Order: sequence, then structure tokens, then C-alpha cells
Amino acid sequence: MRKGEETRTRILDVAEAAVLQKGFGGTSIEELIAETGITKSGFFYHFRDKNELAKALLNRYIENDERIYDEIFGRARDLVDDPLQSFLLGLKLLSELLSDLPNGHPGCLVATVCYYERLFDREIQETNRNAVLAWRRRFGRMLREIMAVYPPREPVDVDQLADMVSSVLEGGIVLSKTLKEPNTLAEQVLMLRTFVKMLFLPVAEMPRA
Amino acid sequence: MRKGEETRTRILDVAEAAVLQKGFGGTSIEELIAETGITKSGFFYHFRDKNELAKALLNRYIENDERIYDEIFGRARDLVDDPLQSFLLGLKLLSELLSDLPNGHPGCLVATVCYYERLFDREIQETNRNAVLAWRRRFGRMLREIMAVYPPREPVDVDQLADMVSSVLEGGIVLSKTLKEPNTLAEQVLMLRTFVKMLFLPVAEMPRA
DNA sequence: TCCCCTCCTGTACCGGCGGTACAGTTTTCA
DNA sequence: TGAAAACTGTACCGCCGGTACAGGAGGGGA
Repeated sequence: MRKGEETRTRILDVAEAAVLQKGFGGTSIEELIAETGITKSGFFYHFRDKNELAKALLNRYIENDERIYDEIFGRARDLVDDPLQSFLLGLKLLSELLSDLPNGHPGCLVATVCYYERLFDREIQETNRNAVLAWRRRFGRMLREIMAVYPPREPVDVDQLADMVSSVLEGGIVLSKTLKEPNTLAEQVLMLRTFVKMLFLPVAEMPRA
Repeated sequence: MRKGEETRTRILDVAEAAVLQKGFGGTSIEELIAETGITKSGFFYHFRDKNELAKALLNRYIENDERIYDEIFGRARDLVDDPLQSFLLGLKLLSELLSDLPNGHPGCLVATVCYYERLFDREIQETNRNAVLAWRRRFGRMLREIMAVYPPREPVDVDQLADMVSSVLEGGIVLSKTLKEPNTLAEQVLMLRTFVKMLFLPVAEMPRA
């Protein structure tokens, strides 16, 4: 049981890196087995077909993603009491984490799946959809706490604002990868932070001169 | 010359729709020739290989994209003198255009290429990079005009703010497609508009009661 | 009218890949 | 030590990207 899990994980590791660079259609099973040093039969022992691999890959990615957000915003919550300051700190920590990635963000599997949708079954599409909805709920929850204390300077829909976090992350990844500027993603998160700050923080000071 | 261009365009039309739904790796040449009613030899008469098709596809997409932005923000410029109000109107018009798309936004080729990078040659990657840089310059130009009149409420880097427009668009497309909620993209653009408004517009009124 | 160029069609072929089938072997752990 | 788990090896299928090349329809200019 133990050994099997290890091999499975190794396949998933190799597959994830490949898929994020070349998409699902561009990643061949043959190259995966070559890199993991397993045989074709061995691969199909673990995954019935490519769709099954995609399913496992996506689920693992989403779980890991959730864990990272839990940790970052959980830490921010522990350090600061105020919901707004805590959220702003969370975005700061997230931005730091992203700018510490040595080769930039490798890409988001949710986006990859989104741009390959037609070749996946309904289950994967639903999983992907639910992942995005989970982001909406997560950030929405925090934003609602903020709104209970700070009235927004402009009228905004909470869900749409929560989606903005996801948008900037997904879009920032695309920009960062395309430009080959690893730091762009981190900067975009800080830009979003500025937006949130401005939206909720009471006018602090008068413009000088 | 006329007939050839027409066939070429038909291939590109079919290919674009397919690629946006299934990615490059997931789109087979055989299905393209089946749908356009051309033979395999006919296809390879127009495009040397898949890479050549991708190149043509991407260039056409980028040109069309630029034309749309030229038109929208050009119209906004004609209607309103003030650079800030003009930009805000442009975002409004863009949001309306996006929410009028019957089946939602079909997807962005730049993002598709970004998530398939490793299987393309340097030329395509450079083209893609330049497209994103062109967005940065485009929105940067408008934002600089705004900043010459309106001091931003918070210190922001112009290029990063310009990138925010691209981020929200790219991210909004991913969200919209994944959620199968066509309107999410338009809402995200309006959210961005709120941000820009808040950043540059002087405090308009006191919060009531 | 003839010829040439553009724009294709038809046919045959290659190797890689996803996937299947299944028999046999090694490794692990209770 | 024995059964289950975790593989290997081999053979095969059909689709796909790509190559090669011969030939043909149709229009436009000399």
C-alpha cells in the first residue's frame, strides 16, 4: 500500500509539471512514464486513462491550493484581530509567498482545465467549477466580516469582489508566465490589496498641498 | 488569390473556436479539415504545420483584439474629453460589449498559448509576450494621461495598474468560462472600473448617516 | 487560344501516441 | 509463508501529425 502511493505521487508530480507547461493535450503518457521510470502497464495500473489522471491531478491541486490559503489567511487571522487588517496582511503574505517562488508561479491547473474543457467529462468540469465557487465562498466570508465593521466607500457586491481576488490571481499568473516576469503576479496581488484598502479604510489623511 | 484567402480564413475560424475549447494539443488537424470540408493536402497547402497555424491564429487574434480596444476606447475618447471619465466610459462600454456576447467570452488565445508554451517555438512566445506588453502600453498611456490631471489617492505604479486591466480580463475570462456564468467577466470589468474611479476621483460626498 | 499560376484533391506512407489485453513476475506486509 | 499489491513485457489496434508527390480544375494575362 505504501509503495503504491509513492509511485502514484511521483507520476502526479511529473504530470502536474508537464501539464502546466504544455496543457493536457500536449502532455503524452509516454513522456510521463519515461520521466518517472515506470512502464506503460505500470501507469495504467494506477490510472485507468488520461481522464482519470486529470481527475486525480485536479483534486490534488485543489486540495493543496486550499491548504495554502488556509495556512496564509489563518496565520494572518492569528496575528491580527481586525478583519480588514487581517485580510490585508493575508494578501501581503500571499504576495510574498508568490514572489519567493524561484521560477515564478508554475501555472494554475484550474485555468488549464478551463481551456481544455471540451475533452473532459462533466465530473471534472464540475470539480473545477466547485473549486472556483470555493474561492468565492472563502474570500466572500472574509469580506463579509470586513463589511460588518467597515462600510465600503463604493457600493460593491460581495461575491463579485471575492471573485476579483480569483480573477487577479488567475490573470496575474497568465501575465507573469507570458511576460516571463515572475514578479508581476506578486505585484498584481499587492495592487488588489491597494484596492481593498482603499475601498474599506476610512479616509486617512487629506491630500497634501 | 481571393479564393485562397477565403479558405484560409475559414480554416482559421474553425481552428480558433476549437483551440479555445480544447487547447492546441487537444485540437486535431483531422477534425479541422473535416469541419471546413477541405482535404488534408489542402490544409497543408495553407499551413506548413500546426505551429504555422498557431502563428497565424495568434496574430489574427491579437490584431482583432487591438482593433476592438482601439474602437471602444477611441469612441470613449470622442464622447468625453476628460481622460479619467473617458477611461471609465471605455471600461463601461467594454463591460457592455462583453455582457452582450451570447455564449459568454469564448476564451483568450494569449492565455491558451501561455498554457501551451513549451510546445511552441520562440517566435510564438515572443509574439504572445509582445501582445501583453502592448496591452501594458495601451492602458499605461491612458492612465498616464489621467495621472497628469488626477493625483492618485494611493501611490501606484502605472505599469502595474495597466497590467491590472489585463489581469482582470484574463482572470475574468477563466472564471466566467469555468463557472459557466457569462456575466461574471462583465462584472469583473465593472469592479475594476470601481477601483479606477476610487483611485483617481476626488472624494465626492460624505458617507451618509 | 494557350499556358501558367493558384488552389486545391488523392493516395500512400511513416512513426508516435492513447489505449487494450493479458500473462507473468517481484515486492510488501500481515 | 502466502496472498495481495505493485508492477513488467509483449503484442496489438486505430487515430493523428506530418511527408511526399502526382495530378487536376479554374481563372487571368500574353
